[in-house]
Amino acid sequence: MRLAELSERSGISTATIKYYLREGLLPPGRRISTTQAEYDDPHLRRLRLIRALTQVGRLPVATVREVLSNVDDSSLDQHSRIGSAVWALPHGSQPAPEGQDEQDADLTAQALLEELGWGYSHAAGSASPAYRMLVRAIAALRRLGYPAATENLLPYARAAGQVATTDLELIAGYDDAEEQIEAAVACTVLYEPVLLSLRRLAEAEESNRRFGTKS
Amino acid sequence: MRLAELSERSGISTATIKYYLREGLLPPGRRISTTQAEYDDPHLRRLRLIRALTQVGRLPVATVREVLSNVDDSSLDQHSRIGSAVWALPHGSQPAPEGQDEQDADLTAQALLEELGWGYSHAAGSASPAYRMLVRAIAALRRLGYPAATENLLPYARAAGQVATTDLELIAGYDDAEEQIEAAVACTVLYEPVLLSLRRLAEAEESNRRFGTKS
DNA sequence: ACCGTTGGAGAGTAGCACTATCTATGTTGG
DNA sequence: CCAACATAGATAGTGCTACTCTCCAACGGT
Repeated sequence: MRLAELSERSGISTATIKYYLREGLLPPGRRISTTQAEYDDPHLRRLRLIRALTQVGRLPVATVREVLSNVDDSSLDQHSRIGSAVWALPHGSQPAPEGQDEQDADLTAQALLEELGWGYSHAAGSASPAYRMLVRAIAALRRLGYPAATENLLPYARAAGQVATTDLELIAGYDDAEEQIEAAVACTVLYEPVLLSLRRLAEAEESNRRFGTKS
Repeated sequence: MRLAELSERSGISTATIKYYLREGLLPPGRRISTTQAEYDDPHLRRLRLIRALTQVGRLPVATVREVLSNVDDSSLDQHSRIGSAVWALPHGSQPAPEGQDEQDADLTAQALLEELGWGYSHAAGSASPAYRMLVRAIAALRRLGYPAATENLLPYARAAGQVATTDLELIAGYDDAEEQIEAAVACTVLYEPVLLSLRRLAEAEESNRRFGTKS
């Protein structure tokens, strides 16, 4: 199919698709002539993944490019490929201020991972985006005077562990290596709003149970 | 304290504080004269909350204003105040396309809430931001061909339920009504990155367990 | 009296995700 | 064969957001 059809089938304007091509999010089509290129189903699929990451996952375009380049990097073994693709998926990438609060939070986070026995994350992850995100959140909680000791965090970690097991089961269900990696990225990002919105709904439910008027 | 000291103690430039004042995120100080105003600890605390919501929670300024106006609205009962403050906390507020996918996803979401017995959310929440967020995420998963039936979502809902119980316990631990509301907002937002980053770390751990090289 | 500070207001800026316009080709229906 | 339309590629422009800068007249501590 050509650009116009790709645009129509994906619901994304040709201008935007050209932009993604320029930015290297979408690989160029098979050139037919100087002014013609042919796109196929993988392009369509990739386009949908890009939209999922940018619109649902709210990832900046630069991050999406990085993630996708890892997805496509076949020079790594499967575990590293999944790892480095998901590695590049931070939720908030502002440079951290790195004050005293952050250092205290770092100690708490280390203690938490130790207690959980998450040695892999602990060893490899001191610099991982996910780890830094955790530290920054703990520091922010502390600055506002809320408790964020390991014992307060454990229930969240337990819930996270259950969710991760479910995630990996889904990912491992795919046989093809490519599919697995895309699944890892897509599910990590797309189940985030699922998890967060369900938490909000559960909070409303629980709040109603505790404080609600007996209607 | 005056503007300069408020700025120094919070680590936020006077220009930005003035911007927050203009935008109505921070209530004006007690006027001493035409060109002098006095700020106090609640102002400092509010400022830290604003930063937590914008920087850690990545909420747009307009959303923060709305949330805070609900936090300060004393014309409501406690449950409604918490509810409406948290209500205004969506994670992604782009207008939904509302296609066929969304309608299917809506049915799935309704069935899920029914199965969970979350009647309150179900009744009050068909239009809630959290509910729409859930629907959009389910639709996005489906468009990429990933399973998102109630049985796939249940593990996430169960984890969300556990987390929500923990959240409400923390919130209920505060005696003062004001404190409770601020805690509800702060914890809902600030524990989000905690939960998400722990999930990433748990995924890395689980992925290593399944695919990792036996080092 | 003097000089730095304050509140207030408007204009300016940086970054991001597109979007519009232009040009030199190419393709295609009649 | 040719006119009308589509395409790749490049450049510039737009709209939005979250600040940031610049002025100004009026204070106020020393």
